[in-house]
Amino acid sequence: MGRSPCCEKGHRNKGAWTKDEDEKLISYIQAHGEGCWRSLPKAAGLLRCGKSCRLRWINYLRPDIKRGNFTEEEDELIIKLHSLLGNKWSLIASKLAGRTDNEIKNYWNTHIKRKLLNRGIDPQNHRPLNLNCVRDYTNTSASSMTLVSSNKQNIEESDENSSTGRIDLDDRERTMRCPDLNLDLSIGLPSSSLPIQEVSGSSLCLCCNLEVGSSSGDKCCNVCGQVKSCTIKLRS
DNA sequence: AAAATATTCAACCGCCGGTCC
DNA sequence: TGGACCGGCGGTTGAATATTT
Repeated sequence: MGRSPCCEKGHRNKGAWTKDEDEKLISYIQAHGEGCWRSLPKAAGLLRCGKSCRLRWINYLRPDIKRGNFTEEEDELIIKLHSLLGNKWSLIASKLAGRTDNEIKNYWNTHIKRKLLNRGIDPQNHRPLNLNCVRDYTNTSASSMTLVSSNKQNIEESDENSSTGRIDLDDRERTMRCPDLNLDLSIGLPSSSLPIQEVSGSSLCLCCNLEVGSSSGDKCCNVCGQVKSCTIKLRS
């Protein structure tokens, strides 16, 4: 009947970590490595739950974390990856060395969303906010597109209504927007509907392009090998 | 200078999938 | 086979800080 809590009952510290707690966690992991998060707090002398320790380490204390502002290149990469993957922050983070999923998620919500809105692009589905803009959009680079006042209602509505992070263009609209771009990004379907991207004149599947691998370990695009059923392991 | 408002981001929460027994 | 456990994920919260009035 129900699951047990993630850590034993009793007094637990919550909220911001103190310097002393940080030092305890760092020194323990340096000595013993990342291991069983559940038993780590007790072993390290911390009054925290294992999950909290894991989060603190992964998002803040890990030595390979990159500090500082995101670069323009990182911005654009995040936007591209989000357009392909949706809110799969951990998958996106795995493509940006030194960045954590939490950091990217926060950065998306505070900076990139606004940036895309200013470009007249819905940050959830990467569609133009106003279909009246479609013609202009196809003739203009996205980065140079500015938000017109009539879009304001669309911004608010799309922000509220589109919470899935999925790409849900219908074919007709997609063709109108991007006539030369194949955005068939279905994931986990048989080879007939594999996610294929055109890269430098040759096709490269999404899995291979992102180096996330296929379920079978086989290559699955016509750049890297035979065509086989290819699934990216993503939560639905 | 103070109060109100907006923004940022570390941390928490609850759920899910994989593994073990 | 099913339940318990655990790690990991994405969404959300709220305290701290910055900006505006």
